[in-house]
Amino acid sequence: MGRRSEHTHEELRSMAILTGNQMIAEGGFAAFSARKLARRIGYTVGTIYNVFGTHECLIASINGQTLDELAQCVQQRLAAGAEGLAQLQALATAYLDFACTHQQRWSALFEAPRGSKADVPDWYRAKREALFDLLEAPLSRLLSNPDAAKLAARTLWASIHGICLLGLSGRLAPSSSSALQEMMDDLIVNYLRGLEYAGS
Amino acid sequence: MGRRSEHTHEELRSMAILTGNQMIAEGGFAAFSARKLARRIGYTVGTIYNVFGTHECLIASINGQTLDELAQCVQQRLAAGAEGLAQLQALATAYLDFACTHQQRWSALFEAPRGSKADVPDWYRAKREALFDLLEAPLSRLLSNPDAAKLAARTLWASIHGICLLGLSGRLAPSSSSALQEMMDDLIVNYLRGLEYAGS
DNA sequence: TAAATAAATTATACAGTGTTTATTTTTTTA
DNA sequence: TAAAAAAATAAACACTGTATAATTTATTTA
Repeated sequence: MGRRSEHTHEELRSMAILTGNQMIAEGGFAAFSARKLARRIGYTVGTIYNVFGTHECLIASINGQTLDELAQCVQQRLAAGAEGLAQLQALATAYLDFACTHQQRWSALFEAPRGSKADVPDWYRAKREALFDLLEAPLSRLLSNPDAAKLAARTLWASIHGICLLGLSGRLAPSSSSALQEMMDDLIVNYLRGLEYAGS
Repeated sequence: MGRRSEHTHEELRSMAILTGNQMIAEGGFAAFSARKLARRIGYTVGTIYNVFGTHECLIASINGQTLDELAQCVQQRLAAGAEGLAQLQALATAYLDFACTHQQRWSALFEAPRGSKADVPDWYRAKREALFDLLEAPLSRLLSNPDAAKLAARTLWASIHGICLLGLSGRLAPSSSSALQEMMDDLIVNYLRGLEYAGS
């Protein structure tokens, strides 16, 4: 076959991203390959590489979609109107909920073969930072010192992430959703209380 | 060629584990493959599979060696005699130091293609738990309530891990060793202070 | 409208991978 | 010494990402 023009470049792009995410959701990151994806959308590997350039970029595009949905979930929960500590807890809960609901896709965010070539694309980095900023904003409102807020944001972010990661990958003894939720609360409540009593 | 008997089964095993760790240390987990490993020790893939059975088990054996060394490092630092909070800080520092010094090998612990087949071997799980116990023990001495100590151990463990992971994989803005150290201290000090003031 | 050009898609090939099976060579045993 | 067992290799299978050549279609140009 040759040129078909049944789908525009952008259509192919979104078809691939959608189907790629389906594949990961169904069988995990290991079940994904460019050839299988191509077969599922009725094309050939070459077309995939025409559109995305490289395997890494294809994966980044698929994971980028997941990041967008995750950010949207968190943002919705933040808009519910909680304040202070409750707002941070809501954020962590939203993050954990998303990770549990879309476990395979969330895990895939961290299973991409790291470190081989150049770093991830800039637009992907931006998506990650946008997510991080969602946490930094309420913390800045909570802590007067800006440097302390920055440090707290990074500490909390990494810690929340660690709980999710170890929990969902089964590397933490009781990894039920409620157990993880308990750890999240434990972390946030005590860490913030520790900051509060820092002077005394 | 056929049977050579230049090396015993156990010798082959440790040769493979040693060389495998060298390969990962040199080029990261992506640079590792059973065929290359076999070539480097002067054998063929078949021999590797004779000894280890499967790729997953080979990787688990290599990573198991890393886990052992990590546990030894932490244990040495713990034996230095600090108490209470300082002991926990020493533990986190030892963990971070090891991860920084042996960055590729430490990262490889979490880059094994997860979730495809059955879970990791029991003996590997045991090594991980041994490491975790190193943290739980001093925490139990610090907190009177055993349940609270268990929860705190898991929370802290996952958080320390998260800081290391995000930091070393470059997903956290300033990921210098000292910045990570600062986050570790921030986490431990404030979390524990939060626990201390829980009643008031 | 017919021919030339450009673009999109496929087909093919390459060097890898983990894994399995058959073969060969060596050692041990009877 | 002959037979059995063990250890290692060689070869094949079905994959993978990637690159290049070939082919078909759409668009532009003459």
